Amino acid sequence: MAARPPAGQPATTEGATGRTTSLHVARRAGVSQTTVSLVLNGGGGKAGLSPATQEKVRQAAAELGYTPNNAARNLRRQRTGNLTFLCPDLGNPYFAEVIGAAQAAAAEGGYLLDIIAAQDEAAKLQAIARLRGGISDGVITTAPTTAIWDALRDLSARGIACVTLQDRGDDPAIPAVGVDLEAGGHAATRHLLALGHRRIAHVSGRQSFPLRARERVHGYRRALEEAGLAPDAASIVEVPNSMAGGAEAVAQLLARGTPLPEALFVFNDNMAIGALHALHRAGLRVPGDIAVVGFDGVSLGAFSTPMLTTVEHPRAELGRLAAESVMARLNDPARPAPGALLPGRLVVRESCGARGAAETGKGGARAA
Amino acid sequence: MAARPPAGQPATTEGATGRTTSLHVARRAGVSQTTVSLVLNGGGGKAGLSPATQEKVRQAAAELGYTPNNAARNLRRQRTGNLTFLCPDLGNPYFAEVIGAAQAAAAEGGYLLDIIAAQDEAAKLQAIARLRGGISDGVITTAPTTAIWDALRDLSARGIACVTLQDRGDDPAIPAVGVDLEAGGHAATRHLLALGHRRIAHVSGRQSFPLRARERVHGYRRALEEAGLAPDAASIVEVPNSMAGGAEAVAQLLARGTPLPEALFVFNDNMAIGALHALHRAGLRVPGDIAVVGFDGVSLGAFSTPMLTTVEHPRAELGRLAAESVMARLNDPARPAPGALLPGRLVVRESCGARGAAETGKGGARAA
DNA sequence: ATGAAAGCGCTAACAT
DNA sequence: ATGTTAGCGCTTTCAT
Repeated sequence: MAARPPAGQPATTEGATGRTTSLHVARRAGVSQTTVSLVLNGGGGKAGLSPATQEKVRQAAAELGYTPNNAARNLRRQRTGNLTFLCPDLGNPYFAEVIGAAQAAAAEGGYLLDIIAAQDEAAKLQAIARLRGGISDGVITTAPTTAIWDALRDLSARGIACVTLQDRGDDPAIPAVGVDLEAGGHAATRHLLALGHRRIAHVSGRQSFPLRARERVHGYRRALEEAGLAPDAASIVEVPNSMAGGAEAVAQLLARGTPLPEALFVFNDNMAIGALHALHRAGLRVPGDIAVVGFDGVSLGAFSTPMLTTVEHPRAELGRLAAESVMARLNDPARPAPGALLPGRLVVRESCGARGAAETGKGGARAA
Repeated sequence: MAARPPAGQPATTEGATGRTTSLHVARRAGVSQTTVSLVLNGGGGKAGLSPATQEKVRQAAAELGYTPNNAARNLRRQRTGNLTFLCPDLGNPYFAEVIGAAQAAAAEGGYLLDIIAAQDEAAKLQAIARLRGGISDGVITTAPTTAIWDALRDLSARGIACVTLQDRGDDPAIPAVGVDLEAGGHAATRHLLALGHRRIAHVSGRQSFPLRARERVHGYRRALEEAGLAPDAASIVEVPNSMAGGAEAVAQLLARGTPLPEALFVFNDNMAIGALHALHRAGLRVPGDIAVVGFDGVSLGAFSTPMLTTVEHPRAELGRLAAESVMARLNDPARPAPGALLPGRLVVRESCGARGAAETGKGGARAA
């Protein structure tokens, strides 16, 4: 798109600000600004500009190293051609894969994707405030608190397309794309139950979802109840959402003085890796002494020792659908944008103690 | 900064485009647009606006849910207040830490940081083309190829401040911030030599640095030579830069039919984790059968089995210095912006076979 | 087949 | 202490 100057050497500019503008190109090509705009935006053919004129313009633009000014273009067009991904945790490779797919889908739809890192609520609100200024046409984000939902609704009302990742709200204008966490938590727990474990603890991410019900936990509880276990069999440890947090959870369980659970269902794979590590340090064997199942299927789990059994999320699908949903809304603001609730997939590896390390479908391995 | 509408409910707007502009605020407050601009940008005090007027303006802005339009503001100001981080690999947590620090430093300097993911050269060039349009005031990026350097020089000549991460070029206007990879590679290799290993292979990232000399390798070679080993003792395996690549390297070494090296110096920790995993799969014990040293110090290495000995990069420092360098240039375009070459730090854990798992200083553990 | 002119929303120099 | 005016660089009717 942007023409390159002859040889890395920037061409001399003329304007008041020192920047080369479309007017300079026009003068050099001996045409009007209109023509330049038409040609450079591909409308030259439609408008019936002669090939000669088009060539002159392109030539001049290339010679001057002209690049259109984004601010001016956006101001005039009242849109940016950008989508923004508000990332809650850059350190978790989970999002890298979601973002990659979102970016690819955006590119296909003619949009460019940029990312803003915003871990805590304040950062997210600040980022949303930036978005209100029109820096982007749409946003993909998580929305864990009511304040963020309020801000998103406002954003949406201003014509900026919003879609949430995982978090579901009540505004039909803001669809959600996510995986069925309840079913996932249920599948993970049921798998452990099927392997004969009874005392199964859940390691949860602290403060991860202040607003929404913790669906993994519901699935976990439901599985326990279905197995005829008393509700108080549920044992939940809350720790920070990180590898260190996972290790901390194990430390807490160890410090309790009560016998260790037979199995752990962990909030996500990152934390599960931390738990695996702490268990190893403590001289416990996984899955021999204690079984572990993670959640989300980040590639890291395939490289741990032992390899991690997990409920894999369709991360690329998530990213693609999110981007497509945003673009659908942008293309037709009237029609309600589509959301999606995708199934997770139980991936049986080593850490759960099932013999066959084959990967089974979502139904859960009937291993034991 | 951005005022919130009364109760999540967007206030009725008036303008032709449906957006609330500063003119609406002005009318509502019974003042001029100038006054609104002054007040909302904090210049109200300096310009000597009466507190009453200021209050009126703020009131009106809040009531209308006014947010300044970014495109218009940027166009007028000829700057954006943004910095951009061009991230070559979102999946590697290495960059998450660098970005976090860069973002914090940017915020301190009054800038906001956004991120563009650009893995391959084409994506990077496209991103730089976007930057030429003035979407950001400065950029932090890697610059592994000549085409990218050309594009960066052009960008820099247009007044957009550039700083590279790790890659050093010859343009004084584009400083580099990085760690001393040669010294790091030397320290890692010397550590392995000091532990008594002689046949030490290097697992390198394929195509990682088409342009620049691979400094890790130089350090590696230098250490071998200093130990009196013949230059051809150097054995280098090139694989993709990923965990899977690290595993692949081990597979290649195994397939050679020759005896396995006594030790591996791996390009980065991510790849080293993959190598660790493959070695474990192959029934080899680390460090018993083979020692492994990684590079970069990503937190993951502290949670692997065995824990990874590595050369830790000061990632937060890197990010902070990069952002500060860009801002320094922006604040004073005349003065040459500062670069930095920071030392890595050998962190001795388990995978190398040194007994004491204590972390030693950069000089390298005199362990064996 | 091409050009002239207006205006997107904002800020800042210059009045008053 | 506040208002008037011009213009950032672009796109897009509308006119020729």
